[in-house]
Amino acid sequence: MPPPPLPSPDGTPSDDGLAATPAFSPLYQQIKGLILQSLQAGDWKPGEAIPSEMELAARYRVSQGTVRKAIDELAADNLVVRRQGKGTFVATHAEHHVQYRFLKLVPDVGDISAEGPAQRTIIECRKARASIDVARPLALRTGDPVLQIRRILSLGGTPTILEDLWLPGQAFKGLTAEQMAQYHGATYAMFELEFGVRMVRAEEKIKAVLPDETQANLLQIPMQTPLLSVERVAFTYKDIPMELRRGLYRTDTHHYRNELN
Amino acid sequence: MPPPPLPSPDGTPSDDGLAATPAFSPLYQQIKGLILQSLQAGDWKPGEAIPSEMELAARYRVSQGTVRKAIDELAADNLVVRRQGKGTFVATHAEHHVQYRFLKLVPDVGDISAEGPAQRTIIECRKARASIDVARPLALRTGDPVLQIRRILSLGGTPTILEDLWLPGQAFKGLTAEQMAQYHGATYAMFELEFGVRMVRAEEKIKAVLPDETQANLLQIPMQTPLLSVERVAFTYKDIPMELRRGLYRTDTHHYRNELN
DNA sequence: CAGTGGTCTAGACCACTGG
DNA sequence: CAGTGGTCTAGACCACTGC
Repeated sequence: MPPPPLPSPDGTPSDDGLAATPAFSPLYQQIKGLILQSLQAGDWKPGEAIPSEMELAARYRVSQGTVRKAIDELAADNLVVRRQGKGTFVATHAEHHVQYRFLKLVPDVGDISAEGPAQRTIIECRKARASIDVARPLALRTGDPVLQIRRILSLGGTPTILEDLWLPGQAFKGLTAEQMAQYHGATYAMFELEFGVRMVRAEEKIKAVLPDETQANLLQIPMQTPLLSVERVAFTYKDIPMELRRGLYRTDTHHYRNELN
Repeated sequence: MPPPPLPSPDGTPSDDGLAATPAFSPLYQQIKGLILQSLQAGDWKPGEAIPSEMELAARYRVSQGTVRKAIDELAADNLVVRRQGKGTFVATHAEHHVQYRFLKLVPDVGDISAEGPAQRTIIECRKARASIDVARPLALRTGDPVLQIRRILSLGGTPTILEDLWLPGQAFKGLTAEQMAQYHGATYAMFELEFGVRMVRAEEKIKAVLPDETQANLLQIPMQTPLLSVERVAFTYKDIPMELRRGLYRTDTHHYRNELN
């Protein structure tokens, strides 16, 4: 049975005048795209189950195997989580075991659970206008409204991370310091539950720097202490940047851990 | 047709007295294991093609689909590279486009190709005995023979990375500074070609530090310059550590780039 | 053209979950 | 027990490579 009349099975060349790229797209990729659209549109909310493979196969008029391969890729991208016997669920940050998914700072000795939960102190939370340095990575215009949050994370009792966050004002209208505090640290979970913004991917740029006086005071360290500067841009679906974050990490008792493959 | 009499299709519980973990292992995982063994044993050398899916399917008495899934995972682990129409090849570092696979330092502006090839200067290459700090991560005993190499990488003309390497003496017997220089920088390629050691995976621990006097002199920077300390352990097949590397990175014009998923 | 990996299907059965 | 994802098979056809 040939590929049924889906959106556009294509695969046949020369459908129009200019065929710069043949742009052959396998069926399962198209299915993946359709499922992705539903995820973006919020048809299924984070934590919920998506329809079963059988149902999706019927809905899209393809075989279960094809849906399976599409979902396999979504699972590999951490957009979806498979649970045998139960179903496939929209990935979420609002689960204890996926907390800290993006935090790569770990203690030199022992493991992350040994030092107890991180303690957050919010220093500042205010509306501001995007400077060029903030606007660029967030794909905004200079002067657009942004929310700026400054906070300190203490690990095992000592202030270890000084963090500045910039969020596009439009998407996060109404966010308050109280809200941040309420979720005590599960920031991305809050973004999902309160604003429907799910972070999917992030990029970090790391440098070694010395703190200025303010920063040194907040972290209670001498100004000669070298720190890790970690600049993160986090993206929602469709590669839209939704958060800029600059962290200063103390690395005397912790280190940034990375795996290369 | 039920799973034929492979090594051990198992899946049946209570084969012995204590069934702590049922340890059900799907067929394709077993096949993956067998292929992995051949890779480790060197049956197929880096860069060479492995047998076709059809042939492997015949050899192992399973369907092509099962072999396919096994190879899919090996490809996802970067142990093998698929090339449509040509075959499946053992991954190698000895290819231009996979150079720098583990080097995450990139220029703040422009891209890595803009600054031309990195220039290596070998400062030292000598036999030594493993201190406890070196022996531990390399899974050696204190006092075991190791090779120590110190070198400087210059990017765009300025010395940017000061690197110390420690290699287990046994596996790298006979390595000379000339050999290192010959491959001008394609270090992991040299390991493959000269010693049959293929690096598969690595872990890095990153801290911010200040250089001591020697280090500052070698990098031609003031001692107050904060640097990235990048400690890497690289592993061959079977998770055997084969290299310890400590790099000091200047991050005034470059940064360590990382992607979170 | 033959040989390779890549896609798609259809159907059987297995493992796990929950009522 | 029914429903879910997970494995395995067998066969057809497509896309790409190189002779």
